[in-house]
Amino acid sequence: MLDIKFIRENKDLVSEGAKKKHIDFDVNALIEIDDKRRELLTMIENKRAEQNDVSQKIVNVSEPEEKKKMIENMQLLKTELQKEEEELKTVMLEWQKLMVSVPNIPDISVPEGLDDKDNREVKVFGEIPKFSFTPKNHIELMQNLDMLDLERGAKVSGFRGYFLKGDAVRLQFALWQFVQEHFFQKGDWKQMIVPSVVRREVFMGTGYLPQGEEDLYKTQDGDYLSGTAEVATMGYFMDEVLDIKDLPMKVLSFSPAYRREAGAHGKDTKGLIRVHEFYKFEQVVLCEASHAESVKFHEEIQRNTEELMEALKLPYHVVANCGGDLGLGQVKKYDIEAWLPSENTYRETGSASYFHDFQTRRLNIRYRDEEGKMRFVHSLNNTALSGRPLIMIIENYQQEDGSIKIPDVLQKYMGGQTVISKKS
RNA sequence: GGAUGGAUGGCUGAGUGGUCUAAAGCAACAGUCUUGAAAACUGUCGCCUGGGUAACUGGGCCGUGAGUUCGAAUCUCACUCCAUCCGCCA
Repeated sequence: MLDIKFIRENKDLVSEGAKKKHIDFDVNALIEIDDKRRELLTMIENKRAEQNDVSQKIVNVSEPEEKKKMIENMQLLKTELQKEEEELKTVMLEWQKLMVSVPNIPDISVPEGLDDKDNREVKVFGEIPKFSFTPKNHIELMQNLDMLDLERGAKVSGFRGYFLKGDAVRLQFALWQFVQEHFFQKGDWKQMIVPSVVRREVFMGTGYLPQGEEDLYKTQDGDYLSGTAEVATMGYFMDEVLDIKDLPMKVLSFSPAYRREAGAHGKDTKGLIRVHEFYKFEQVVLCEASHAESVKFHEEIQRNTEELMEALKLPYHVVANCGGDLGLGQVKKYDIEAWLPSENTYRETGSASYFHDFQTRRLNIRYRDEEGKMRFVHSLNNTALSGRPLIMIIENYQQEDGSIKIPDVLQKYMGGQTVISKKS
């Protein structure tokens, strides 16, 4: 959500921002409604002032006739007041509906464009592997090594269901330990394992609702399953006032992630690229309300993820997402995409974005600045490691005989094992 | 599922229809004292919002929403959340 005062003062900026994101939003309609809201509010406040004033005087009037007359006048005033309040309520409903759909303004450095085809490559790391044989995809590799069971996954869990088995489990846990240790070594990251069942309020606050309802699983109690630990981590700080000494607040959160993939029925139907349920480490940062701080930490959390990929020696590139590929609240976003040999292309493994105070205004997360003024903190998040890098490791590290080398940095978490090969 | 209690500013917490314009304490900020710091003392100090260059000033906010009343933190109703106990499950 943006500040209505800011919207009024910068309506062209807001309008152009929406256009850049290819979101249809009529700023003038909002301002028109806001004019009406202000006009009503002034009328109501004047009547309330009179009511407060007279009510206080009534106490001291001893003359019964005079007192009676004053009360009668106040009854009349009250009727008018109630009528205007009713009117205001109607206006407010429309006002709120528009307010939650105002898109945040994309940064000037965000490329123009409609969808992910227009994203701009900003960094490339590593050599794309050249195989002296035809590389297999992760499904074949994993099934041959008894690391994956999709048939039983479908039997038990349904479409996109899967079981990870054997060395896949060991490799996956090695990855989690590696990530956890990497962030622990930085010293200034707090770690949490956070809930995935989260109340509606928090989804509203983080901007996943009201838009995006069909992408979420819902419980019969009206709660939702979150697709990222970002939601619960932000919710942790909801309605709280942070001490400026605790900023920046850096949190590495782990949780299961659930995604309905409602709009992606035909996409990536095989294997582990697109699944309904996976685990993920997420970085969340809350910082002081300055654009420069947001940019600084955006680069930092992006770099953190790159460090992980580099340590794992996975070829990747980074794209700056274009306007049309940004969410409602995002100011700027980088996607990190790792090389997937079987598709001969880069596939997304993580996404780093910052929001200014778009989320924290809704969630009411504040701090007191140097001057003692209450301000909304800025929020950012980035994937640290999702479920996908496991797939990239398996495909990039495959050898001609179908065995898979284990990345150097993971070997110590697997008892010194260097390769995954067929058990005799 | 049943029973009981609760929700007040950054925090703790008083407040049962009209000086509540929300006590008090803590924290914070400024000052005095001090070589410096602490302590002590003095003063300032809730949040949101309208108007005004400013001094200042209007309105709202005591979990949320309705209601009673000339007037509600306070009375009534509904809801949400939290805590404790019992039951159920593990």
